[in-house]
Amino acid sequence: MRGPRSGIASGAMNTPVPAGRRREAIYEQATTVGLASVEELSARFGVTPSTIRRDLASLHREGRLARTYGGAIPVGVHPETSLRERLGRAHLEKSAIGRRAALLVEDGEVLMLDGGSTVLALARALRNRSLLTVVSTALKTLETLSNAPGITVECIGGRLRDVSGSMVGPIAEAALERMTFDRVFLGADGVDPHLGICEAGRDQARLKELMIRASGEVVVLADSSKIGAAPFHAWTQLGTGWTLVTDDGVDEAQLKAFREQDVTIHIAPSEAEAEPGSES
Amino acid sequence: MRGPRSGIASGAMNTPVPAGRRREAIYEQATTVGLASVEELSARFGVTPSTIRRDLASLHREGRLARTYGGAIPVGVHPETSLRERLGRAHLEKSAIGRRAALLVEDGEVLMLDGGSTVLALARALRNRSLLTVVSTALKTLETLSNAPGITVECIGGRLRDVSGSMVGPIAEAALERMTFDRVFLGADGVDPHLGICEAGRDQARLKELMIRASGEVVVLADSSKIGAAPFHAWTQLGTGWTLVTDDGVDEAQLKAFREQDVTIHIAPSEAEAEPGSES
DNA sequence: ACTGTGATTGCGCACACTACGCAATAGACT
DNA sequence: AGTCTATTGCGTAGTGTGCGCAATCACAGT
Repeated sequence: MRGPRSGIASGAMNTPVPAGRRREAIYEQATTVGLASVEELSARFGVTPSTIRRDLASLHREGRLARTYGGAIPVGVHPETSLRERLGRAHLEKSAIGRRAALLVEDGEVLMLDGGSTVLALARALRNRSLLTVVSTALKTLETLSNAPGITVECIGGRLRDVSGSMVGPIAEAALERMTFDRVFLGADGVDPHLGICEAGRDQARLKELMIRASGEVVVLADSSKIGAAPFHAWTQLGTGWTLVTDDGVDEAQLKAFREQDVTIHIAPSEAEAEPGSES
Repeated sequence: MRGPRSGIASGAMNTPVPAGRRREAIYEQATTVGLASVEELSARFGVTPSTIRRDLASLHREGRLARTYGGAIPVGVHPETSLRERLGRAHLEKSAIGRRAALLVEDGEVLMLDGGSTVLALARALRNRSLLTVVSTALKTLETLSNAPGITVECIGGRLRDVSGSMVGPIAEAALERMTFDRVFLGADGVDPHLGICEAGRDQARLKELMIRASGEVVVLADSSKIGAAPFHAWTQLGTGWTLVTDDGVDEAQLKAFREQDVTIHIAPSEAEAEPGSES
């Protein structure tokens, strides 16, 4: 038939694609219509499915598209950021913590959900609840709850920190100053019984402070690796009388130190290996 | 008289059977770690790949997961049927309009981006720009620009309308009252040379009004199907002296009516031949 | 002007994944 | 108990995928 470089197909309506631009067009289509099939793309550009497959593989390698059986779809937002590592790291513990924390929430409450992957796990656990109002600073949390039928979702606004996908800054602070919550759920990069919770930036720490001030109850979600850790130096004081939800990887001495500060502790059961049908 | 095994609980299709729990666990894993392979799931639950495939197909039918070649991934942002239709409907025109509108933006500007799929196309076209500050009410727009290196992204806050993924309400209005922009880009469900732009809800219309008041220049993005349309009854007055970016499907009589109102009109070329791409 | 080098594309083949149908099993209601 | 339904495992046919190979075009150096 035709030689390998003759890309001219039927009729006048075709696109002389300089290779790389075709990939951009494929990416464009996938992200706009939400789907792109090999067959359809092959017909549209007048190239063989093999070439389309190569393009898709290239786009997939760059992490810009996700490969499906007959084509490709746009990938979420964060599949390979630093957030993904943190997500995959201890996701079982985080899920368990999220489920446990969801038990603290009663219908009709107005909640503040901080950023962080553990708090995101709580958001997932809340999706089927009803009559809740959830306010958050985290893009991913808003997204997760945006189509939950029984939940009113509000966003606090502010400047978007691209690494964490959460909002900080004066807009956020101004909005917080005119709201109150039944409960706030805070994430943390480190938790200390005396110092409180540790965060990467001063502005985030300040925001947490405002959240605490506006909330009736303070709940900190942190897996056991965060207990006693201090990776950064911006701290938010919690005082006494707050609640900690964590997994069962914390030793008793540490727990005792928290209890002495009048901290209520909930341990999320780890059902990692207790899945049904484990026998082969 | 309960049904055999299906409709037990009210509302939520809860599944007390091991099969249902397995599907939930699969969904859980896919959404937390971001990926789930047939092989791995098969090993984890001690069932055959066939069963896992059926689970994945079921989850895919419900729109909760996206199927990939060897497994499944979480679906990005739930593409609502309404939004998805609108996205797929005239995506070529919308992309062209977005690219054309991006030419109006100069480095260093502070922009306000409204909701809607056409404005989202502009956001995509702005991703590679630098020194921009973009403020938006639309979740999808924030998400699109959140990892763009040269762009500072700010969110306006407010109550999240789940259908459109944009924020409205008093928080949004309060935040808007203390900001100004070089330019605002507005979407619309209908555009009229005298009435202005048409929106589904009164609160959205009010928000647009505030955006306009805070902006030096007003640009409306609307594909030709929106020109002269009036699907709803909440209008935002634009007065004279604004800019319309649309595609080449508008007839001259309509364009004339806009020009008489001192509207600057930019027609996006139907075929996209744009920037030089040096892609390997 | 010619030619060497690299990039891109089409094609064929072996393999993996998928879809579908059939039969066996377990649980629940009459 | 009896029966019905959902669920599961397995086999087969079909389709998509990855990879190597050869042909062609673009570009640059001598």
